[in-house]
Amino acid sequence: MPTPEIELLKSRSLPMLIEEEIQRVILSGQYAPGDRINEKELTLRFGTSRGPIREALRSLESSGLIEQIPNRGVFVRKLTPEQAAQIYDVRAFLFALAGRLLAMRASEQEIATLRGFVAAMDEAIAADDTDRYLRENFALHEFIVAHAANPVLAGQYLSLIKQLQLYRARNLALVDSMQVSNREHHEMVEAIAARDPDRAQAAHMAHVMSAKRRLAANAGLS
Amino acid sequence: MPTPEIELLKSRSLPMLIEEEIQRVILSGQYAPGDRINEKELTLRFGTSRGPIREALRSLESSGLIEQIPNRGVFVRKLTPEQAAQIYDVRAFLFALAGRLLAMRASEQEIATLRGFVAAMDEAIAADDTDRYLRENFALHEFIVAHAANPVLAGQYLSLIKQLQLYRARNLALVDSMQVSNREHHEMVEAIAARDPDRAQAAHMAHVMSAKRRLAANAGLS
DNA sequence: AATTGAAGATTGTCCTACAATTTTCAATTT
DNA sequence: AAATTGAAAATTGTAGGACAATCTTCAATT
Repeated sequence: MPTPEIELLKSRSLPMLIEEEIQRVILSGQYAPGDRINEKELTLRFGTSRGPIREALRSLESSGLIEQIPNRGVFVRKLTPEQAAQIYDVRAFLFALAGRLLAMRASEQEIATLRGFVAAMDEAIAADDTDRYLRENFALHEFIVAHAANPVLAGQYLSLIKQLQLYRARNLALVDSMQVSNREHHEMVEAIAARDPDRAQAAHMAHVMSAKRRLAANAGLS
Repeated sequence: MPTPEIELLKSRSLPMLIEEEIQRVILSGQYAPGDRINEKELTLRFGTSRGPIREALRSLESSGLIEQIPNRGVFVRKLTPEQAAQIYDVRAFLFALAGRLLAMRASEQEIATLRGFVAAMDEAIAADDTDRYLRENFALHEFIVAHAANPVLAGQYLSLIKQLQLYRARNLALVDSMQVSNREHHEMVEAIAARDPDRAQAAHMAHVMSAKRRLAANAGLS
């Protein structure tokens, strides 16, 4: 049976909607890394023909969430710890650029918002509310990248984040020490508030590299 | 008897081949930025049906070379000077990471190759051979990124380079002062040879930012 | 238990078809 | 002449059937 939602939202093209939905399913963990994705199953799920499905899969392949093997089909991409580490390195540099750019152009309003995120995370830590912490944490990072005013940067950063979710979804949640992490956030935000691009760049890079180390340590233990 | 063509089709699907060919045509300037790409024309050119063509176009869209507008078709992407500048910023940071990584792991062999490129460019400058300079210049950059041992980085960097070609193809070739540029190359390579990651990182970033300034200056004059 | 081989499933591609939308271009009006 | 309109033509977006090539499955055989 065709999903009614698909019918309603005609503003975006069908392959785009399908792409988003498949992506959502993958990132939510319903399809696990290594799983094969069956075209016919998708046609049944979405009530479309194979054309739009295949187009959506092509697009997802470029975004690094799936892998296509000729004559065998597409599979949810599987990341090795090494690949995850490589992504972290790139992410660190992109995030550093975001911090630098934002430090050069942040408005008072934006700085206030940034401080709000950090304060919210402090509250979450006090309340031992991990869920809230993760939400605010994500929002802060998102905000920084989005307000750096460089869509190319934002696009590449987002792509890395999605790929990392592929890794983290399975390898257990980061018991990413919230205190340490938010101390780093504090430094990032204050560097931006001080309009100090070099300091902001360094703080943002250090934050991601620190997260990388924590993840590597976790992976080592498991 | 497995002919080479058969082997080729085994590893690369038809949409992939079509994608590469369309990309080649775009980057060569046969399709200019803003041009509409007609599906039927492509089916005639490649002798295939619309399916593989559409898949290839989807993939090219993710790589940023074309733009899809619902019900209107795909167009070769057009970059504004601002977008080009944004790409340069991201590229600078990615290239800086490449320089850092290579400084940490370059073999004697690799260092010798790097020095070879720089020497070749010095020769090209002496002979006023711009074509050769550009070839060697491209090869040096390619080599550095490829040998940084981070495929994620290489992929994103390559994607940016392609997008920049979109811009430069029209906005005339960089009369990128070869002397200045190669002096920077020299510093990059010697920083790598000295196994000094910080120095290499800085040199690589400075080189791209310097190229960005030269391009902006050119754009301002035209 | 390992191997083999036939049946079934899946991918990759082509083809035709058609509704929706956009583009073209000539006729008409201002 | 310039702008507007509107019908014809072209193009996109999608469906669905078809079929060869290839892969997967699984039961029969060694």
